[in-house]
Amino acid sequence: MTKHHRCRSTRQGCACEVGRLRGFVEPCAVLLLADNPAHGYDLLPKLAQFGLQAGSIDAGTLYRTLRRLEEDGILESEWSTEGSGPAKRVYTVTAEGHEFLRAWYASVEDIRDHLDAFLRECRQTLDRRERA
Amino acid sequence: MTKHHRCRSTRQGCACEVGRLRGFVEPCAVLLLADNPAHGYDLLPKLAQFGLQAGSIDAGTLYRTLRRLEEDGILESEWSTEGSGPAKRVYTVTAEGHEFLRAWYASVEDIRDHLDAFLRECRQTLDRRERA
DNA sequence: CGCTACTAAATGCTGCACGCATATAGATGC
DNA sequence: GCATCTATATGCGTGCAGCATTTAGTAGCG
Repeated sequence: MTKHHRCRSTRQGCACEVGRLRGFVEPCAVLLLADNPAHGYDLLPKLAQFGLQAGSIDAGTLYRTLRRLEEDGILESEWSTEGSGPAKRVYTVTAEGHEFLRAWYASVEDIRDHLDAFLRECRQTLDRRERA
Repeated sequence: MTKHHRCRSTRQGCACEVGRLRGFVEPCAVLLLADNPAHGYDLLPKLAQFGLQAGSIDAGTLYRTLRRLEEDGILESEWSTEGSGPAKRVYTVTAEGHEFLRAWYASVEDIRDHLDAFLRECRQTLDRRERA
């Protein structure tokens, strides 16, 4: 995308754009799983639609996130040997997980509104400067 | 606001909502300073309009952020003894700082669009479940 | 004057999410 | 037999941010 703001992390590349939203992978994963159960590796490319494109989201991080969500009762998993390839850990969303998703919906709305506030204000300031 | 998603930090309270957006304090501070120069303590309450209400944003964090921005050439500061109270470090935005703001504007737009994508998808999923 | 409270800035410690690299192992194909 | 892809997992390091505490100037009050 656009060459962005400064990223002081040298080796760490840059978790820019949506990657900046801490913990956003969680509700995105839960949302995708709510539509149909899947395993981590399968989820990976699907996260792109929420801005977590490959490179931005790391496989290791996703796996860890999923295990954590399970630990907290938001997801449940079962090993599946169906299909080709090695065994897959297939996740489904619990009742608590749906509550979790509902809560996040409200939060994301809230965040979006504040971002809009920033954009409005920022546009004014930049325009004012451009005319000067 | 709404009782939110799980916050596993025990002592650390919860940097929820906009506080989740890593580094968002930076462009907000720069934006406010672009309109008129100010010092940290002064900025603190003004950040609320972008969702960084007191409690969400910490004074220590803000001071450190401002120093960092100066170190990177985005802000400049001068000590001011005008007015009452102890000396204030008054910040102004550099030319580079305005570029910084412009870049962030694009990023925030991008993020907002992805959040909207999430909200659309999430609304569908939650509605579908409610009807069932 | 001594006490308290407010303004203002700074810093040490800690927790946490995340990115990078690497390990492991089954499956597939040449 | 060997490389490659699928799939999951884990150790290490980093940066941001919250909490607590320190320092110090100013101001009000009995």
